[in-house]
Amino acid sequence: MRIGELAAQAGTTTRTLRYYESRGLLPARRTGNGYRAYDEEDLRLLRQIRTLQDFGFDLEQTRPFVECLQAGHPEGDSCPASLDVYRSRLAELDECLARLHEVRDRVAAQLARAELRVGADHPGGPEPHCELSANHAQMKES
Amino acid sequence: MRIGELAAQAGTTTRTLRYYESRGLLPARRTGNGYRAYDEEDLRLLRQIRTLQDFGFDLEQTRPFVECLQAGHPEGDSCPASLDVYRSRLAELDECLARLHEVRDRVAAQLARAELRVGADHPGGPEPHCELSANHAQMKES
DNA sequence: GCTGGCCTTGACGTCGGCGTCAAGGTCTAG
DNA sequence: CTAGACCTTGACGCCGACGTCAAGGCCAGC
Repeated sequence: MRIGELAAQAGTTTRTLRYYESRGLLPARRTGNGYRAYDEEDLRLLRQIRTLQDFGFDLEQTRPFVECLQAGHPEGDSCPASLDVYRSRLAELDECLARLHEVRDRVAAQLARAELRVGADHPGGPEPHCELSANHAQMKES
Repeated sequence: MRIGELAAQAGTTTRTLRYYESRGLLPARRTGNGYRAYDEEDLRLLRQIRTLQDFGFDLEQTRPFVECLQAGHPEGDSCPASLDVYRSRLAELDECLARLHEVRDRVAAQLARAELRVGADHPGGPEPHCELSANHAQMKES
């Protein structure tokens, strides 16, 4: 399997695969003409990386999982180093959730206060103008 | 007040203030020698920006608040454009929280499954090895 | 007058995970 | 033989919010 096919199989790009190789994850064998050659096992490694990336793990955090699979273990998380990364990421997520939740509540409170003030300026009847801009919906974590 | 003092008052840096000015927020008057001159009102604007930044608003999102204050309103969120930004940010936060929460649960589930598998390999008694790496605690949202 | 601390502009560096060219090599179908 | 669909390496671009350095101007105190 060559790089384009592997990328297609995993729903990613050749640039991404070359990047992973440059980072030392997902090394590639070469055919006589210098082309990268991959097999089904590489596809497993790649899918492991992509799954973790989708969960917000950064590349370095995926390394233990990849090495675990390369060492012949049945799953990427069959090794203690991978479990440590799970726990570390879980702690990150909990901390992040707590902070975001607090921020959310404070913003909601500020909004409520401000809406009350505006309502006080127009005691007759505050029209509920609710048009949200609707295209700012990118997450910082994605 | 010169730039260094304003930065100190707001707990930020001169670089940040020059950056804000380059972006068109927080313009500065100049003294005869070309130094930037600020007053207490600029400190208010700056504090408004910093508060919103701490809440994860990006610079562009702070603009309506700053313009609202510059227009003489008592608070940065006394203007409808600011309220729209509040609502937009609130929607972002809710979506982000929902996604992060789902990811958290899935990671926790994966961890639990993996720990069970490891436990099955050592039925005698799994030692609880809980040393977390402890320096990965930066948030993506900060 | 000279040192040291402030200020100025300009420009390049940072971080992650790639996207996007550019210039060229390789192989296959027609 | 040639087009075109793949592949190679290399290198610069991107995003946001600044950090950091360079080279030089301004001003207060000794």
